[in-house]
Amino acid sequence: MAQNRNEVCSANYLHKKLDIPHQYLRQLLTKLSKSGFIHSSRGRNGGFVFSKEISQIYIADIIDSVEGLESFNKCILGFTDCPFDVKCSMHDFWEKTRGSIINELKTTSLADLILRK
Amino acid sequence: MAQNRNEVCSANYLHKKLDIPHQYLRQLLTKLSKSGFIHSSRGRNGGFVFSKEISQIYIADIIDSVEGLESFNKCILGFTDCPFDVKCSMHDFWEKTRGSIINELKTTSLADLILRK
DNA sequence: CATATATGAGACATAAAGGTATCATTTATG
DNA sequence: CATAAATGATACCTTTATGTCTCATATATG
Repeated sequence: MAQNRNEVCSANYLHKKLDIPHQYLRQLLTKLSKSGFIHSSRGRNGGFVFSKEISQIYIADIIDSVEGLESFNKCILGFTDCPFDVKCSMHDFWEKTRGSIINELKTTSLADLILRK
Repeated sequence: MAQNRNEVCSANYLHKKLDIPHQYLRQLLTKLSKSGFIHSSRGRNGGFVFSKEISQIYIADIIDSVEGLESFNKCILGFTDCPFDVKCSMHDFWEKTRGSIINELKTTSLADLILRK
């Protein structure tokens, strides 16, 4: 969608193009529409368009609205609370790495994604 | 277990101590036993002990034997193959980050984990 | 040897994630 | 106005991960 930014895309069109199950894709699109990233229009010739500039839509926002970023609040071993008395030797490493990942997600927009390097 | 390295631990003992479901824990222990990280002894007073030095057991090995490290071979957005014509702007970032995570997992042993910083 | 306390093995149950089906409503177009 | 092509909403199905149950076997100890 980002690649031809101004065209209204129907779920059916995207389904054929992306090889993602039709109904499932529709569910996702509806979700994104409710989250406000895209705008939907019903009826014949209807479909979805971005509702704001794609350079203003960051990956982190999308993830956040669809499934939340909470999974990142766990330690690298998957515990919500570190099971050790004092923080384990991977603690600092993970804190730093996780921060840099989140930062990357927060600063990369859809526009950045489709930009050639 | 690593914290009192030489004692035989029964599933029941660990279950009470760790608050992990008894039967589920047993399954996991059996799995680890089959993978060769721990040795099991049956019968009264039986249980599990490490079968080699905990400084020789790396987190990566454990993950690998239990569920595999393959999930890391995906791009950061979850695709097995990058869906863009050319690699996206997060590609390099993720390649690097992922490498450093795997490296951390490969070089951190159980002994390191329980070491106070 | 009987009993209590272990693991081995594998079937079964439950919950969450991923995916499908259906009906209602909307709207462009002939 | 009828029809085709679209989304909205929601219930349902399927698969996978997580967790449970049960029976068999092993072994230390009185």
